[in-house]
Amino acid sequence: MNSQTKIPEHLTVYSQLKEMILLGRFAPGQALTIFGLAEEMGAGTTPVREALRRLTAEHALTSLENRRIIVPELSEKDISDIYFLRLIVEPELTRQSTKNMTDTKIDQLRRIDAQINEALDHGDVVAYLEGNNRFHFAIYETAQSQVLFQTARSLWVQIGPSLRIVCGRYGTANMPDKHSELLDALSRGDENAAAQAMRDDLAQSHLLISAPPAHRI
Amino acid sequence: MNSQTKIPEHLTVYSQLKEMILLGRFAPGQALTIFGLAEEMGAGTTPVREALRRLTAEHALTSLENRRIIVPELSEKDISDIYFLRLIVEPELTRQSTKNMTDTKIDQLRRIDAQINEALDHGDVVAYLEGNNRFHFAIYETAQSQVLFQTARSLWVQIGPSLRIVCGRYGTANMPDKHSELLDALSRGDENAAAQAMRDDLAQSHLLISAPPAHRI
DNA sequence: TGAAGGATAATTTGATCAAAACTTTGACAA
DNA sequence: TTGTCAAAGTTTTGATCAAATTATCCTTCA
Repeated sequence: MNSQTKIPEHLTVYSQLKEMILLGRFAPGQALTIFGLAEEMGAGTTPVREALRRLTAEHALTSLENRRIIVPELSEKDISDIYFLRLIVEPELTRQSTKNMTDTKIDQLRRIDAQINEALDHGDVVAYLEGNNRFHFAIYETAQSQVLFQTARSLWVQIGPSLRIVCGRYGTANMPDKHSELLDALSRGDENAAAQAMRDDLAQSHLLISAPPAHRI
Repeated sequence: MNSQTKIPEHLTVYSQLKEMILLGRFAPGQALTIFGLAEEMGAGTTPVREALRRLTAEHALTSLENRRIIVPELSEKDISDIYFLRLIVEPELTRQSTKNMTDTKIDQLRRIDAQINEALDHGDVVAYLEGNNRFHFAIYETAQSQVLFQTARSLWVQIGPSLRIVCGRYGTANMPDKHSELLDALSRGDENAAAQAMRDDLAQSHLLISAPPAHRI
């Protein structure tokens, strides 16, 4: 009788926290306490503790020597290294996904893309970030590559808080969108064009996040 | 009064387990229980539990749906993806390390290399693995790149158990060793040659690990 | 005013325990 | 022999608590 009857609470807490980090609900540098989160989320301290430990291991959070856990503040070097990797990993995932692409999947992607455009029109930052995340990982999961998928996930959680800041700063006007080119290439089954479109999308995102802050006093 | 007076136990347990996994003390597929490890290591169950959770997050261990934790068995696809990444990340770390290379560091690397050669002569698999690990990461830490360093660490822990199997199968005769070329390039400050030597080293390792098992019944 | 020192509060850490969930074992029937 | 079911034995999970550690605040003194 082996079935998954119940999902352990530390997993649900983990998922919730990860989602919040990914969508930038926490500011970079903000400190998180076990007790505070447990109260806020209506969970026990033990599951929260384990979830924090896991997120720290994934570099979604940083554990200071003071035993204090904070949302990491990325340096310029960190960001350039993250994009160095993203520009390798995510186009490759896109390339591999092309082989497994189905009409059903393409339709699903088009629907998500429509939602993204709607969010952009309304200037809804959170909806944009959420849609963009779903769009990319709907492609990546199709590649069926454990290792690359996990790496991409890790990079996204690390960049999440900073990306949120950028969006808040510039609004949704200049958001990268090579999604139409990407969808065309995917539906044609052209893996090189798909990978290139992904590279373009990432390059735009990199420019945005590396741009100097608008008005730093 | 902020100083690091005492190291938490879950960290030491984590380090010990990671070391054991890296050197292949556990076979791929082997199950690990919290209680068993706690007894074996003379630690409490709480620190062991947290260490396992962290190692699982780093993909050094795999958490089955049964809640059972095992040492992962890598598929061919996993291995090729890991080497795809290694061939990007580790040469780049080597390249970046060239800028920060000092004579002291070079000497240290030469000493480690001598120990590796001694281990190879004696057919000492564990000493070889340990030396090789120290050699590579002594280079990588010099690069001062958080993100790439962490990625390399993660990839090594994942490949560890499989590498151990390969070494046990073929002995230490055919182990990759482009270390002299690497050391020469590093001491000349030739970053391209250094990165290339690292690529060659990894390519050899990849060949070895992808080779068909000798006599599978 | 401002720095040093210490008391107090908040937080993390690790142990322990009960409950839940899973695996295994063995009995019994087809 | 094969398959099913239930009971027993492990193992994980989450709550709780005491001890250790760190942060914060308040007083005192120059």
